[in-house]
Amino acid sequence: MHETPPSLLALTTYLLSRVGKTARTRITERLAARDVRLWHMAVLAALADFGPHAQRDLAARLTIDPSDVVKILDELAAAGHVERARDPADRRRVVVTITSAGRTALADLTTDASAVQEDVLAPLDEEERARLHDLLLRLFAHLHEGTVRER
Amino acid sequence: MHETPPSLLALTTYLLSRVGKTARTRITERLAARDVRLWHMAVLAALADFGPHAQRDLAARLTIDPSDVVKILDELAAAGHVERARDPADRRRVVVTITSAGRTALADLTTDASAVQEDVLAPLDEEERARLHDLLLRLFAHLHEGTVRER
DNA sequence: CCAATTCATAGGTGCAAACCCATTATTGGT
DNA sequence: ACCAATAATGGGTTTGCACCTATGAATTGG
Repeated sequence: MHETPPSLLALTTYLLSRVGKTARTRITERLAARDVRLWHMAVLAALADFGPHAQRDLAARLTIDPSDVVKILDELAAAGHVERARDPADRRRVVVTITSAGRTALADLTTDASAVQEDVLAPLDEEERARLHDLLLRLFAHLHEGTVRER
Repeated sequence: MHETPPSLLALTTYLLSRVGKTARTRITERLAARDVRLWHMAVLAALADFGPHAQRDLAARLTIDPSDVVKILDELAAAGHVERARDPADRRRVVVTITSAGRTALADLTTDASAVQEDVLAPLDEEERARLHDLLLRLFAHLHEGTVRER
């Protein structure tokens, strides 16, 4: 009695946006339980994966406004998850480093994210999940050119 | 120099939310050129697919707040895309019907959406698109139980 | 060595989505 | 005939997100 219109279900982009949105929502909710937003996790991941960054590089990497980076780092620093230090070579810059507490936190967040993922992808078997991941990865690379390392 | 952190790319839900978001953004932009938002299209699609609705049923079908339905219909009616009429059987209800102008508009919107889809899915061939669609449809059905007709 | 540029920071703006509440008209049950 | 529930509507709130501007400190290029 309240099915979604077939005209919409026929659009892959509609499905993408709906499914993507609820995925995002669920992760967000989960992270909120730890007083963390998606950007916090993204920053921690960037620092863990690529090492210390100047704030301006973090902004560039994550395609986020530099002034917003400041706010996120304020919170991460307050939680003891990152450390800020003036770059002695260029004292305008602030080099941000993830702390070991930050790495622990990131691991927890990743665990949470995986749990959510388990829920979201429940109906798919392993092979299908792999296929979906591959397809999405290619779309992501296409849509955000330059933000994915090409092999 | 500004690649996305692999830790994030490894999460299917992350890809889902990012790709979904840009898909949504692009459709939204395209529709905005016609002074239309996604909900307008969804309402038109529901009316075209399932026939006239009482407003309350529209709200239930689209999982949207009834008071927001009012606002959307105000705009659709102003554009001549829908007609409102008191239900003689129950004069509390207002039955909403799509007009022929509305159907034409919906066709245009669908064309727009398909064009966007062509862009977004560009890197995939026909078979891959079909597979992606199928996977997403199953996820959608799982996440929004009761909103998809089971075959 | 001065001027233009860069970086971090603080503060504020605009927008859209999703809710929430109160009011009015109408109905159905008893 | 009355009362509780339901429909549409108008109005407003909140929240998250992206974006923009100004300022001070530091650097670099000509």
